[in-house]
Amino acid sequence: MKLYNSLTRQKEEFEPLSPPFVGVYVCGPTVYSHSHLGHGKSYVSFDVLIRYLRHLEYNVRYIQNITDVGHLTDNADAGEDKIEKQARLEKMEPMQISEKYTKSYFDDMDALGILRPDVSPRASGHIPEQIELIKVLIEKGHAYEVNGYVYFSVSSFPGYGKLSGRKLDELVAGARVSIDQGKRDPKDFALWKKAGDDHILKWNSPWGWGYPGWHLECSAMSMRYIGETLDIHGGGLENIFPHHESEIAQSEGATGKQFARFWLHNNMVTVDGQKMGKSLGNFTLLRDIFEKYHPMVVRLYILRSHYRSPLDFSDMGLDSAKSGLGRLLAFRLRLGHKPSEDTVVPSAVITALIESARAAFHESMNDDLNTPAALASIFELVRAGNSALDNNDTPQDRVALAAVLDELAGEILGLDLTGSDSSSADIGELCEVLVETRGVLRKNKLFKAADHMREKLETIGYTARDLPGGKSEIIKK
RNA sequence: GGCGGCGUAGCCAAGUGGUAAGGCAGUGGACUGCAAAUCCACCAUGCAUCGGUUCAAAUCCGAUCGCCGCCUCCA
Repeated sequence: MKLYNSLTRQKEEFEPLSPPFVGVYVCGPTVYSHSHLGHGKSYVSFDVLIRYLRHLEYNVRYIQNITDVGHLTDNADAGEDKIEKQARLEKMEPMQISEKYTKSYFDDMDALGILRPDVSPRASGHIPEQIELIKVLIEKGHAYEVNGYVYFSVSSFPGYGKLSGRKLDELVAGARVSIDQGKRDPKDFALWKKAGDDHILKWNSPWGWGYPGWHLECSAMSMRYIGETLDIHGGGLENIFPHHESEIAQSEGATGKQFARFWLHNNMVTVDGQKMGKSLGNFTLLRDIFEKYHPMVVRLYILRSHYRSPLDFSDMGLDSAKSGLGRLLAFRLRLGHKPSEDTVVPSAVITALIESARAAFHESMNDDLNTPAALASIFELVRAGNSALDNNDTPQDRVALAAVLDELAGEILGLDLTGSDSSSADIGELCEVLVETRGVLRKNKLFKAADHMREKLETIGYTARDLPGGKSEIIKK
């Protein structure tokens, strides 16, 4: 499999450091508000990476942190802790805020079919690891303490800038406004910050009471759970600088070893061409989208564009994805719900069709997780599969098609096509009466009455459709 | 200003040298009492514009125009 590595700016064949083990770390959310579509795009993308790596039979350890301390508003050095600020606004304890929004985050991610990380470490639960890391950096001359603050000395690490393509001397001096005195160089960033009396989230340290800088937690926790060298580090494009650049400096400064071999960055969700984000206030919460669109619609919408491309948010796009998902669901429903455990022998036509779909799918996924192209192979399978079944419908063929669809769309892309069975069987005996009544009406050519029934059903969100052989079914629209 | 990316049909979106995937919408047909679903057919002589390289360019090179991201928190 080839993956685009931001560090080398090219696609490279992925090979883990110690096969079959793969250590993946992805920057998680700062839990001070509900998740928006941008979070959805990011974590769906990395979920597909994890699912595909596991499909390729790698033994993956997937770590995704929860930032519950140290992430400041406005500026990396000055500003208020985001969690504390939200706690004040909601009149709650900071830890209540992070619990509340951590739960909300997982609720949304679960709905999107995103597999839980193997470990979701909290920054606040790893203060000792972060303090230890700072100690090492001070020992090695990469960091220095000034009056209760500890700064990373950027000039001590010549590799600073290698990920973002920035040159040290091109970083505008003073661009990062500092209100803290004693910094030797404006480019230096804080590893540990002194906490004032009004600061709630604070810990004791060799440098007094304080709290860790934002960049530090990712270095400390990724190395704690994976080791000194990660196979893959993922995150959003906007975090390349300064966050990921600083992670590299902290980690490699401490260990002298390469921190992450592959850096993967997903692109942004935009609205009318502009980045969806807090500062512009143009974000749309996932929980609000879910009121109108099923989470699987959102997942398909996200997967229809490449993870490194921006995704422009629009209702039209979601409607389009909804129709597309409907097509997949209808096909899956047609195949039946219990793929046999026994080996089935499908017809030659279906076998060939499955083979070519599988080959096209894997070729696309192997090319830097090209999900739009992979989806194309699935839609081609749906078209050809429907066509074949229209000609000659056999249980063996249906089972074989169901198995491949569940594997490619379900297991790998995470599109659950079996969950929402909207057939009449689920609606109960009342529905059976309606279905039977419709049959009687149609049999006696009482079409006006039959149409009236369908119109009435439409008003409560259902519709009647007639199947071959005179039978009908009532389904949710 | 520095660094990076993008511009493909009505909308979305793959495609990085060999003659434009796929989805949505639309049109015609089959099927249907009518629909729905499904299938078949059609739907970009052209990929921002102009020039260049090549037997061959959406793909490579140059210029121009337009848009976006990062450089301060953001997935």
